[in-house]
Amino acid sequence: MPQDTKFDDALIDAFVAALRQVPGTAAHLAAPDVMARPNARFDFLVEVEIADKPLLIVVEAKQEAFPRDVREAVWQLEASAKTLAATETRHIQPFLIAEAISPGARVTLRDRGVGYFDKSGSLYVPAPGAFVYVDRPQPKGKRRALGSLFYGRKAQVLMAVFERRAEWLSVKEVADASGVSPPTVSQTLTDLERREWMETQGSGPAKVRRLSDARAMVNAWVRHISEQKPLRLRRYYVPASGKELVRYVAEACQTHAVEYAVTGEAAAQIYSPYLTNISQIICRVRPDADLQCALEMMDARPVHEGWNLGLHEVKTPEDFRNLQEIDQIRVANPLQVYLDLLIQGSGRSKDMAEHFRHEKLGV
DNA sequence: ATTAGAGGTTAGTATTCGCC
DNA sequence: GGCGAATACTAACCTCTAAT
Repeated sequence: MPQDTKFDDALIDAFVAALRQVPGTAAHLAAPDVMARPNARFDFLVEVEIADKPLLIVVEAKQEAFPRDVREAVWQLEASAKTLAATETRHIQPFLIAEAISPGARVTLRDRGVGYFDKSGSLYVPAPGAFVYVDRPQPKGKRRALGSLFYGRKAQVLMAVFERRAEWLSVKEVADASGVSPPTVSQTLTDLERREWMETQGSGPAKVRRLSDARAMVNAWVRHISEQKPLRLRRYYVPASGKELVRYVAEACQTHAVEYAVTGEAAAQIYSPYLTNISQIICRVRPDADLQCALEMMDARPVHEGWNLGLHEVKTPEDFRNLQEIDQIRVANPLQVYLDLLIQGSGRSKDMAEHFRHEKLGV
């Protein structure tokens, strides 16, 4: 049954307009009496003529479409198409339209021969004799929505889940481990499920989940990182080098109770020796008054060129929650280190990142 | 079979953040 | 500095398990 919500109206209008843009095509939303089909559950019917061939498009509308949503929709659509076919002579083409369709969902739809359209203007029409394929990146607003998993609290949840990826975890456990409230954890994990990176067992209070596709999650994170601007670093020169420099920084921070975590190349080096010599170290730090004292203690001078200490300021204390202390040096967790290596973006860091991923993350 | 309690999810709200 | 949007929390609600 068609739902006359404002949201659906705007979306379906945009869809019909997009079809009309295709050369040699006429399209209009079917009249209410045409759409009134008992026993068929769909959102809209669109009557189309492409290259003089009549076509009936059966549409399922969604807000967001991830692979899991798509599979349900495809099942629904195929059932509807079958019902319609009993009384139709025209070719029936199932279609999914949404505000945003994730890349994985698009692949599934193409595989199943289901057409799709989203607000970015992506359009895929697999009808016989009239193949249309326009692929556009996700719309700006929604890209944030889809990518927002990798910001703030949710990112912390992902870190925690990744850290314990072999285990079956409850919401409560993840909340405790990450310092994020149970509702936010719940929402984040549900999101991971929709993307099929997590699997679920049980229900209610007995519900547990496990990261089933860590590789896909990390890949998506990397893709997200590549769209981000490189880290803004405060650069300093400290009169020391190599291991001595790392120790120097660690001591100064420890003395003045500055929260810090070594990341990037120096951290990768600590976890998994790769390069013989690290000339620059990067730390995540909490910017507070004591930081200045710590910098003075290690004789750090702000510089533009020739820096050997880069500071990345992090506001939230929870960011320092799951770091590891190795040899009295606080090191960011491995996933964070990997991501920081990538965001630095230099050729050497990238090589190191791949080595590190293989050796230490194992995904 | 009933109920208490623990945990998960949803809805609404306050705060923060970015942009103009 | 003001506005709007995004974000994460509190509170309320729902679901399931297990104990009596």
